[in-house]
Amino acid sequence: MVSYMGETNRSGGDASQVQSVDRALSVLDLLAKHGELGVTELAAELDVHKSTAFRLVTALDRRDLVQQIGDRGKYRLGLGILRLAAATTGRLEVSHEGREVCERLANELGETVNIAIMEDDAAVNVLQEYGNASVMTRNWIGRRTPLYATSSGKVLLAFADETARKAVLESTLEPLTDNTTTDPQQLLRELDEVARRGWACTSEELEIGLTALAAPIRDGGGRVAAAVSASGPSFRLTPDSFEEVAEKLVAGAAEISSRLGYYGA
Amino acid sequence: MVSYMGETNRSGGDASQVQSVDRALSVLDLLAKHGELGVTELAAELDVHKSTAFRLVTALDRRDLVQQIGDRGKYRLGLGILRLAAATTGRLEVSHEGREVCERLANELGETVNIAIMEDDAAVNVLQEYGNASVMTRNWIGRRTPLYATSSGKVLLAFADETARKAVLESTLEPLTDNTTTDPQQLLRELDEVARRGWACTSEELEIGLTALAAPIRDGGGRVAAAVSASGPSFRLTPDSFEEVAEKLVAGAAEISSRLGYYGA
DNA sequence: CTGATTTGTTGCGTCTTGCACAACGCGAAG
DNA sequence: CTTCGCGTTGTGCAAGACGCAACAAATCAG
Repeated sequence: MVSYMGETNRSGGDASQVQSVDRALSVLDLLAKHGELGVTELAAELDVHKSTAFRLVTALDRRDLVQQIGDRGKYRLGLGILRLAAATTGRLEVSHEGREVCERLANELGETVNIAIMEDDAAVNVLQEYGNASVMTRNWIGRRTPLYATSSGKVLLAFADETARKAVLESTLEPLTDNTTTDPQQLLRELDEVARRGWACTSEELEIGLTALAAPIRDGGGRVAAAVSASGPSFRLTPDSFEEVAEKLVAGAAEISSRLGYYGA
Repeated sequence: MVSYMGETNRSGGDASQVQSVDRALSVLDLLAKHGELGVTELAAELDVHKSTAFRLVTALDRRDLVQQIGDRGKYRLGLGILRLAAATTGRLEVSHEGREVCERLANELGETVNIAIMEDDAAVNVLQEYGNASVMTRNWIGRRTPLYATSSGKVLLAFADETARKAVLESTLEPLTDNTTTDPQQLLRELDEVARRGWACTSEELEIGLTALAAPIRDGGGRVAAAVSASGPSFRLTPDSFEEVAEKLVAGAAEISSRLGYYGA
């Protein structure tokens, strides 16, 4: 059982292997969430003494993972993070090849466009481009989302090998909203439908008010390696717009696929 | 005094504030450098016991900063890094606006193109696009490089406010190669030249065999906020090609500047 | 198939080291 | 000037991180 939506799960749950490391990583998460925080604020959030928070943040500072704003000011995430991220995306070809198409789709659709890959029992977004719509959407990158409740997840699952499909279908499908598909039989039918028509949609199954559509991206070997999705508020992504949006997503996905060396039928 | 080129400075130097955190960050650096490493290899690199390395990497794994490849396999950087990176680039507008131009420049020039910003006494690359030239270049993102020995640095310094310029000119200019400018007077002359003609170049001043050119990027307020640079092997970026390359860089920089809202003279 | 070697994993006891406390320096605000 | 709040730093104690060693699960040699 792997946890989803890995937010700051501080001070709760199972024993962390190394306390101080865990706390340091909480500092990073907190800074990612809040932007800028002072030592005192961090200490309060972590529920530790000021001096402890200070030493943690200093250790991170020396490695450039955080940076101090003034000389005695608040802290925020540092540019050292980018070095690590560059090494991470280096092995994700789709992240390079997909950016331009995603940017174009985000502009055309006016919605947030993501590319997600499957990792264990989760869909993880590895690239996000914001549409110019005024409604701010959250940052989904790097967050584990359940395969059965997201459009990308359904696409990835629909074209996954039997082992992965079975694992999810036999696991307990926890309801995240009232609309979440929790019945394995119905999920299976939905997946077949997705595989047939070539795109997936989820309406308020992950989060109330959120609707998303997704299409499969294939790599050089023809295997579905990722999914491109558009997500936005349900009042804008209405069912009668699905066909049009899906068409654009499928076309975009095809273009990315061809960049990855897929020229198949 | 801030250290440059923050590689894995493990087991050496000043007392780190929190040992285990420092070691954990070393793990991340090592994985960024080597791609995939096992517990035993990590333990050897860190010079700690196997079990210690295991616990560190497990703590990182729980937060998705690293991921294990098989069920009992090696480890590599995880996608959680991307979440942090997205939060970091969120406040770097130039990183968004500059990508497309950098990609085009990298293709046109066939060299690696970077965008760097000034942070304290260093130039830090925040975006990198690879040219299609066969000579592989290293990943420079997030690495602190000295302002006086890089083309981006000279650009940033040439247009910086007096305080920052003075701080660097009065510091000791450590020679990194035989070609590094170590005389403050000469550096000052070079900076004036850069400001006059609008671009900078460095040949083997940071690293033997490496030549780079850079041009200034201005933000909406007209302030030089970043620099775009092209870097490649000295045998390809020869002095007689400087004018041509610089012209393209300056044009690209101007385009990025206009995207940032700079329409000035 | 079997034994040997290697690698990831885990309980345990000890001593390292991370932590809470408190005091200090420095700004800002009143 | 005083007060308050902030980031920063020495210090002593015990929480907890680490090294040891044994275990488990692969991989390989024969």
